[in-house]
Amino acid sequence: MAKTMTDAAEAMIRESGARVTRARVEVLAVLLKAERALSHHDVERRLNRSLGVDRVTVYRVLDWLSGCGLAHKIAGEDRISRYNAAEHAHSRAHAHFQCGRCGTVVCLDDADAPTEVPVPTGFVPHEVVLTVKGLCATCAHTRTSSSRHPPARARH
Amino acid sequence: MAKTMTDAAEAMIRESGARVTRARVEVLAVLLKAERALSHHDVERRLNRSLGVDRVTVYRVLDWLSGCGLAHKIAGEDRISRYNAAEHAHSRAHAHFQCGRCGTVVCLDDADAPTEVPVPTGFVPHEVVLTVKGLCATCAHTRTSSSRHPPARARH
DNA sequence: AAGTCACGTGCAACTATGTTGCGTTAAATG
DNA sequence: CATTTAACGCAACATAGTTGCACGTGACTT
Repeated sequence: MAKTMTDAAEAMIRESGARVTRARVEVLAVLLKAERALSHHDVERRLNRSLGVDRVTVYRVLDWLSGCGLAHKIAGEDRISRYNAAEHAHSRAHAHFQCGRCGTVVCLDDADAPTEVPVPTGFVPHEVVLTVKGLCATCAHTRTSSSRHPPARARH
Repeated sequence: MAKTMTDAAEAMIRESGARVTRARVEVLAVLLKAERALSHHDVERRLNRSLGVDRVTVYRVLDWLSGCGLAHKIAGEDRISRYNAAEHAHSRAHAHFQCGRCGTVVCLDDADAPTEVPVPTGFVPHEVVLTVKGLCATCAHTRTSSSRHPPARARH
């Protein structure tokens, strides 16, 4: 399974025509394995430590992946960017759920956004994203079952 | 005109039941006068300097305004939060345009998001936002008419 | 297989937005 | 006017992300 994802990542990068490096392959593999959007921090934690990939390199790889369309960058309410492997978000008009408490972002595959939206004169639309804000299952549960002062910024 | 907005701001804050302070009135007046969402930086620049309102106070006022519903906070792609006076964004399902180059955010009053979107089990939706990403009129224009290396982070 | 060269990487220092603690000021109330 | 307490100003801090530069390495040529 893990091997497969690494291979898949390598193939995707090779197909893009750019250089195939360990950092790129490993980061993309991490994104492919994830079932939700990952922050830079998440990616770092999930990377095999023995590889010794630098913090900055992870930033640059994530940037490159989103730049060349292999990943999708999502700006969170919490000022943290999260990334999905492009597979999960291929459409030009898709939907996300964002938890307002822990920041978790998941793709909503069943929903889709209107593809045509009227914009002011001169504006050039590229992409339409439908964002549903609220509480994820974990946060909604701990919220109701326990305290009125929730531990903000939990990260599960 | 300016006087009117200040008065309107004062009335809105008074009606909220909280303390009416100069900082709150002035910041809300600035938001009411704006025709697009403003960042903290934008607000500071537009505030009458003679008032001597502190940086941190502006942050706290913006936070308070969005907390009590008098303003609406929008997380930008560029890690900058922008704020609209609530008037402009009253609906629970509304739409924004975000420029991917300069970060400008404007409300799209003509468009609206679907109010009902299917979410995973246990998730609790609060709000739905439709975000159109692309280039604003200014950026789209300078992009086509001039250089291939656009001055990123322009702020107009 | 060795050589070349540009692209990618590691490291350190830096930037910018936003936050916190704490003593002081000033709005609201009587 | 006196009292109370929320809001303010200041300084120091926190954190996500960026930049400059020297060095290493992937891909391509010979």
